[in-house]
Amino acid sequence: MKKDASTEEKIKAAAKEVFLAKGFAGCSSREIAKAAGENVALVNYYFRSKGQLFELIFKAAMEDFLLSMLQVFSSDQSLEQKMRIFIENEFEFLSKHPELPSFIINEMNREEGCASGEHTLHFEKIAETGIFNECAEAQQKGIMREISLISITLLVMSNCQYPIMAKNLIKNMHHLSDDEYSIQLKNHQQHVIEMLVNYLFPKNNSTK
Amino acid sequence: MKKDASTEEKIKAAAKEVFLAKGFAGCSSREIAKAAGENVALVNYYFRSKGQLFELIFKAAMEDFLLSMLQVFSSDQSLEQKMRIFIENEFEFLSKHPELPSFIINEMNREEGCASGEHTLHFEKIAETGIFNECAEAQQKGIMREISLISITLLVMSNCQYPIMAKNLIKNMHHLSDDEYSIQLKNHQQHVIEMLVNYLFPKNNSTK
DNA sequence: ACTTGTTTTAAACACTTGTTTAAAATAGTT
DNA sequence: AACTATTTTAAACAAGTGTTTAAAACAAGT
Repeated sequence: MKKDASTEEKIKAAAKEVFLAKGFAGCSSREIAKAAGENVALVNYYFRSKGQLFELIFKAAMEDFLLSMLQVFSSDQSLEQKMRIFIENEFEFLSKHPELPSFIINEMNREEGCASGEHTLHFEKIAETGIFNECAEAQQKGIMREISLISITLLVMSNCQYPIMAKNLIKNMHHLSDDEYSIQLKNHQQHVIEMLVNYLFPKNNSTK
Repeated sequence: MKKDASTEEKIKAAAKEVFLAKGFAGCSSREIAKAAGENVALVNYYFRSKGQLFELIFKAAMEDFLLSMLQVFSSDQSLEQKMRIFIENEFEFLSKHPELPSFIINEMNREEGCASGEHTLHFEKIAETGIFNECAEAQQKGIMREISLISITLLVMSNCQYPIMAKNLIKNMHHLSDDEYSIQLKNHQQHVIEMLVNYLFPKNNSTK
């Protein structure tokens, strides 16, 4: 038998949890090992170093992060409908993985960190779905507002991710409990959908 | 003479820079001391501990963060005009202090961290400007859409802060240079203003 | 049973961490 | 001048860091 795999996987799972919660600098190898219920040396036995283990986790997280969008784009609904469903999916997905956006954005901003640029590969997959061409077409037909792809990306990501990331800040500012914030979030989702759809697909022809 | 103040201030300035860039866990006392050009022991001599120094920096950052909004609200323009100017100010302010939103959101999410709740004091100051009452009035008059204060906060903060925080992520995704992103950001700002104003102050009376 | 290769362990490595200490340098006062 | 209080320094502290080592435990094949 080559490998047990069970303990390797246990460490990987523990690392994912700890890294996502505390970031690379915010935790130690021993903390990860303890969370996995294994010896410290095993971390390096299976992954050579804390850094390489982190790289692994980060890549997987980035994949989750980007691929959560993929199915929607490949469906054959109207662009507007895709947008609505996409936002709904993002809110649902991010509610289940609240640390994900902060984690990725933070570690992308680390000096020594992951600004390398191998992550673009996953992003190309989104381009492959043809969603961007679809937008260009819709813009030519006047269905969609004239707006750069970057701005579309920013609008969608801002309004989906920020409310998850800033939960504790907003809770604190508005004196809300966890439950109250969840309710407000569900409510906010509808505003985001309506606002973005209204803006990107103006019904009256004052698109200019 | 009681204190030199010069070195105390030097350390505080260095700590602000380093903490904002790397976070509490991402740097050491010695790194801060080196950045200030002073001895390590002086950090604790003046601020007792790394933690207390951080608390000091965090509070100051939170103040900057929240008080950047204050002047606009106190002016006597229309609510819609205030919103436009507010967004412009936020983009300008955050462009000069890009690490600020990430810093605050991150440290608010730290387990051991600053979720305590003394920061709300600054937020009350915003309420004191009467901006929230003004919104309530505008909503009764039908000028402003029916929407919770939390959602307004979220909409504005999402669209102003996220594009700054996610700079490296978006740059990477769309293969942009620093300069290209700055241009896109300036462009995006106009979309944010138009979208938010359109949504919050609908011109046709289909406000519901 | 012995031999092989893999997995797990406890201990050690050198180095960094936050913090303290005790002596030196620098003022300020009389 | 000498005395005092403040500031700065280099050195040390114990605890924690990532990583390595060498021996033990385990499994499988012959």
